[in-house]
Amino acid sequence: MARLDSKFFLRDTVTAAQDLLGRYLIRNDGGEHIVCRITETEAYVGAIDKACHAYGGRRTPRTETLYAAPGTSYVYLIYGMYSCLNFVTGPEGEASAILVRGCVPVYNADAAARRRFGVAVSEMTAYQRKNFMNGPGKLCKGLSIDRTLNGLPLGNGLLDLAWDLPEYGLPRRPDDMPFHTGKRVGIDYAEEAVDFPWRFWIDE
DNA sequence: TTCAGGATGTACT
DNA sequence: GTACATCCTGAAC
Repeated sequence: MARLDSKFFLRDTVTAAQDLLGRYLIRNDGGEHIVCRITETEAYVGAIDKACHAYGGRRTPRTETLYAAPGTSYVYLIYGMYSCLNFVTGPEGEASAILVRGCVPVYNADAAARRRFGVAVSEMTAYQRKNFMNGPGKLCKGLSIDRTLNGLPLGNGLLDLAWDLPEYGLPRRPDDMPFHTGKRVGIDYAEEAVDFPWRFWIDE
């Protein structure tokens, strides 16, 4: 198995967000492993992006993580109830990140189903299957990700990213894999940045 | 199938 | 006090 390292995130945030599609997210929750394929991402570029928590170099206790080394996890609470998972990009001290907005389970989906709905995959309704982990809050629920995982470096063993997982029969995605591009979700307050085409997704 | 409204708590003004 | 990188429920169609 080949893991993504900090070099993957040490480059243009938009490019890295596109490249993160189709990679594998590995969650180790108390020894139970769940693997997902990333299907939707958004780029947030601190220096020029009013939708980014660290726009214009803003530093607060919450945004401090965004200034950490590339690949560091940035997890925050939104709307009082849901967590959102990001990975820091660019050189340390430059606050940009990629929000992971959606994924599909490809190994141990039952463990994710129990965390998300309290039942096994075979017990899920059609509606639940359609809305499994297709949103940032849903994804974090299914993988038991909360703010205790904020600020972890890559390779921490609790939350990791891989190019492939041959032991589970999961291949590396093609380099030229096509993807969709659109406007980001839920940032109506961000003035001109609402129109930045920095949301990317694939059809699973 | 779509839609309005509420849940819920932390960060920041 | 206000806003928030969201999600679920229930009602109407």
